[in-house]
Amino acid sequence: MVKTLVAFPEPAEADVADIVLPDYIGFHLRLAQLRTFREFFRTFEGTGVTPGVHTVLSIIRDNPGIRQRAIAELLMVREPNMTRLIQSLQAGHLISRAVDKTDRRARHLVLTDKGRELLDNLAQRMTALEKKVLGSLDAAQRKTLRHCLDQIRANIPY
Amino acid sequence: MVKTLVAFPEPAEADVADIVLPDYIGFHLRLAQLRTFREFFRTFEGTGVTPGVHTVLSIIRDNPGIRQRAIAELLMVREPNMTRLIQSLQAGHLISRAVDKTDRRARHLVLTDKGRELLDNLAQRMTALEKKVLGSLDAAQRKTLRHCLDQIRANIPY
DNA sequence: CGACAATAATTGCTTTGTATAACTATATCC
DNA sequence: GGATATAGTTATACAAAGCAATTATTGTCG
Repeated sequence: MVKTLVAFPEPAEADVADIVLPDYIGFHLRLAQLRTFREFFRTFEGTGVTPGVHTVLSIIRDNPGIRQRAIAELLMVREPNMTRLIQSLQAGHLISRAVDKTDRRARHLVLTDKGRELLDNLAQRMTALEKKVLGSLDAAQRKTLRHCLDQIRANIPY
Repeated sequence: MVKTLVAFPEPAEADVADIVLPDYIGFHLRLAQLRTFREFFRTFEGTGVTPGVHTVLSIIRDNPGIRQRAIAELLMVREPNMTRLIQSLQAGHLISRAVDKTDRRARHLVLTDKGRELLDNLAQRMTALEKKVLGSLDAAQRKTLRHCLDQIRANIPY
């Protein structure tokens, strides 16, 4: 989830196309997700930005002052791992941390100008990625897709 | 992807509900997928069966004689890792391997009776999982969801 | 008030998944 | 028939994620 540049397996040689696939939603969800991750790495190649980094920066941008624990829970990662990710973002001067005024145990996270700039500069790639992933789907389908994904999340307890 | 029993983070304490979420499809895809995995582990607790194991067994059941490489490509895992998963399934007498008659480099994979039995015995759990995940969605929505996921896979090159 | 439990975050360490490289065996292609 | 490609394996390295223990602060309640 964090900071690695991942190489890709070789292009497919065997014919995967005519394998009979299981009819389980989790299976198809996972395949779609793996593909999307792969396309993310292609799209963001050279930037050093991973899905995790982009996600956390986006969340901090849209939720200034959010705490690490809240992000960790949302993304379902353990706190120690979130701590390290957050620290690396801070080391890169992409975010700043301040002790929360109302609770001095907590850290108040906000984007730095550099962090905001980075996201701005990556916006085009992100748009391209969205287009690549959803390109063949119309507005109604996209809306239903989002609704289904939100529902799945709601259906399953944390 | 292989054979571990994973513990879960503590229940949510902070209020994750009112975080502003990014509007990227990959993000929501991932969250839904993570939840589904979690529910899988809950549903299959005590069986020692992981998503990867269940998936590979299902694929072999529905594609008798399939090769390891084909499965590896479909699931986007590297061959060495697939080798080990396959070996562990064979060690558990869930599948059998024979040298392919037409290509003696390849291994011809089929389910054993024990493997088939295992899948049969897990079928109820799988049904329960599907119901839990998709419970709130009607038939039309499920159909659209599957279509969208298939399309995403088709839109993104291997 | 003061002791005790709970929470936010951190550090250190371990486990596990996945990748890479190197190798064997077989097949294919001029 | 020799170069090249493919199916699979083994050994190994590394990064992601987990767990345990610790610090600091806050909340609870006798």
